[in-house]
Amino acid sequence: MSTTFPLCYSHNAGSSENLRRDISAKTDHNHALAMNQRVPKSARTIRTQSKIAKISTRRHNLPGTRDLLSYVNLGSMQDALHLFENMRKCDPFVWNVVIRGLTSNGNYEEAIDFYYRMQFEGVRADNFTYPFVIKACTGSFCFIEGQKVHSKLVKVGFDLDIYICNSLIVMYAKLRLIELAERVFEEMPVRDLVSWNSMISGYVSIGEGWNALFCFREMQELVGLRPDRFSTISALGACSLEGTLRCGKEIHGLTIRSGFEWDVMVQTSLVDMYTKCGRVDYAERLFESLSNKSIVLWNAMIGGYSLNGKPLESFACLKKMLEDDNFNPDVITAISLLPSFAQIGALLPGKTIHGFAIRKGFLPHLVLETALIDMYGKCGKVKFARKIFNHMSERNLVSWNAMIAAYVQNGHNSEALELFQDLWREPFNPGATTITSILPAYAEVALLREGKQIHSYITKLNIGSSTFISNSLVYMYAKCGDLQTAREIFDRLLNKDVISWNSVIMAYAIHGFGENSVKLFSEMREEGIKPNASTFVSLLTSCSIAGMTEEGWEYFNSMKTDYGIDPGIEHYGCMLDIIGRSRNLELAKRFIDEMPLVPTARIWGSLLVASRHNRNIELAELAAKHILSLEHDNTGCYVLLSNMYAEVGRWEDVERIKRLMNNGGFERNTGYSTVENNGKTYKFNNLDMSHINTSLIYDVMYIISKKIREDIYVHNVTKFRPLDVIRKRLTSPECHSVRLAICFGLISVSLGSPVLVRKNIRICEACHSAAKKISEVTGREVVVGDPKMHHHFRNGRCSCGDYW
DNA sequence: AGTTACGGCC
Repeated sequence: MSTTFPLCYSHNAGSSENLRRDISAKTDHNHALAMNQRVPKSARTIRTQSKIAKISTRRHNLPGTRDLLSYVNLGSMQDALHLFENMRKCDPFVWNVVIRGLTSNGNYEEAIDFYYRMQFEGVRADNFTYPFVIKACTGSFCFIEGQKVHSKLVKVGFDLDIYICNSLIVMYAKLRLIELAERVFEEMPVRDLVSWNSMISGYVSIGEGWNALFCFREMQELVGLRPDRFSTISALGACSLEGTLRCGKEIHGLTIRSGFEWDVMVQTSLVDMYTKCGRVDYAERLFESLSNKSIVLWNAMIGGYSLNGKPLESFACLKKMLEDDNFNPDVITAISLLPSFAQIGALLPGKTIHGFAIRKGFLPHLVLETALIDMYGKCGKVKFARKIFNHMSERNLVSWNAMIAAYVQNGHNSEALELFQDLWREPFNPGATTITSILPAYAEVALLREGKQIHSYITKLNIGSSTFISNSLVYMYAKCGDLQTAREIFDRLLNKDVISWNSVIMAYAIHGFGENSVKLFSEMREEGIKPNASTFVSLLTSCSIAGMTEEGWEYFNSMKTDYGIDPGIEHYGCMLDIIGRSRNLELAKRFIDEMPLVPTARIWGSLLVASRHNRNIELAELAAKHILSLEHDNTGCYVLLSNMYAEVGRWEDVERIKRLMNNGGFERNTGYSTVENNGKTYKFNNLDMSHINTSLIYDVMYIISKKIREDIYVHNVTKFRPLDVIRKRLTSPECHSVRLAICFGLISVSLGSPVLVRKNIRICEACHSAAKKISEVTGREVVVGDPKMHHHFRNGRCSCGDYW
């Protein structure tokens, strides 16, 4: 085998085992090309020379030195410092010993203080002092001090010392100033293995795996250095980062050839690498073959199962760890295990881990708390998640992301947006993960202006070309009422996947433009994209909103026969909406009875809406009973039923429901509508009088109401009216928020542009019919987005075909 | 007397 190895500069790989054979690598020039060339040019020209020893031969005979050393080496810094204060301190050696002690005990600030004190007392820092001080700057993330120390050591001519330069490389890499690390590396006259290793691990620590691997190869091929365990561990970390199994296997081969496949840390890194590259099977085989397992190795394997969506194996691995090796689970075990419980929504085991962590004193712990937030979020316990978030003494971007995702996953969109707003006041900037989590919340509740803002931030982050993000944007623009922009983003998208198509089909669906959805579906098939289950959710939603009953049935039937997709519960839900539209309640009821899946609250919800449209209170009561047995806090259900009772004047039942809601502690969602003008958002409640132009708005509303011939109850409240009339007046639709918002929109939004209103709850029938008339008499397009869809009112008609 | 190090959260 005489191939050149891209990563391992070594020859004969001889081994009989399968795994080892797998590993014997083939050349892959693409990988070399993929790694962009970040490594300093001079690295390729200067060859490492033998290390120039710079060992101080000074003798250290000051009294107490021996004791000082042993105190420091034993870690008793108290004693060391006490002794130090009583010593003569003319020799840098004693200072170095103390600074080293402080640094290795994590007292970085104090170490830096001693460095300054030393200079103040006239003792010159020597070549041994600087690595300790630089390490202290690294540990305390102190860039300013680091720079000062760096310029000082250049002045006194220590910038050629290999130990000092190596420390500087690590410092700059840890401070994420990789360019400075590269410059130190580049300007070194002599580099040793540690210099290279520091550069490699530096690239890994900032997430630049390919640069690390490139560096790893350069070290071997151009300089002829053999990687040691440090280089190997870092290089494996780089493979994990990039998920490159091929490179990982090559390095595995190298470890076997170099003989440090028996190194415990290397073994752990290998297991980790295989799980991160998606090969739990390789990791497992390696893991099983190791006889001396450390807690770190067990944790790596448990975490590997979690990562690869194998929660049960992860849990089994924990049990084996407890039985076989009697290891005590540590904080990392807990952290590795939690994603498993999160995945399967296993609240109880998750809580057990939480309790265990509390008993063990693991908390507070940034990463553990974040993992708990994630677990509680995925188990539907947003309140628990928030409680942990609130109590955290320290938070990073990941914790924020986890909390935001917890809100979004559970439909708490407004809370998610509020938290996202708070995030801007924190010292870290939202990243791609944050955006990915928050975009669905923007789609559900944000205004177009806010959506545009987040879009421009996405452009600034340079993640707009990501198919995943673009798909979310398509849906978000559609949900915010801007179908045109949604379409433009879709059209510009270079790599359209099935989700892109699903999104754009859904975009037209929620605006009631069914023909466009159907057209896109056939275009999609022409492009050779295979529809999936979600495609049919989009399509059937489109058919239901646009009232395309026949097409709906056709698609529903073709799912199984033509595409081999079994209809899921969402598909049955869409069909029920379609049936509901056709006013055939009998069929709707039968459809539920005969469907092969257990009806969910959403299914009964469809029946409830259908009953409401057909004014069938008995069926509505049945649907409501089922909904409330599944979701006792479904306020929408109470309200709908109560409205139905009110419409027929059954006030006792209205009261009964009101009492039920009060007893349950559920509050009716107060309806509001928002409209934008000139970059400002205007929010209206029912009967809103708070707006600066209130009288003008109400004037417009009066005129409009007259024009569309509605009776007016507003502003003439008198004391002695029959009860139901008073009730009716208090809820009179003329001053429903949406009406006020439309009126404000009519006078503020420039002519020619549609009036865009967003509403948090379903638009009521009276307002719907009024909006149609308004569009007719004013000749303007009014678009009202409610949680389900966007009603396009044009020339007296609505895109929903009067069923919503 | 000094420099590099495995497993963790979205």
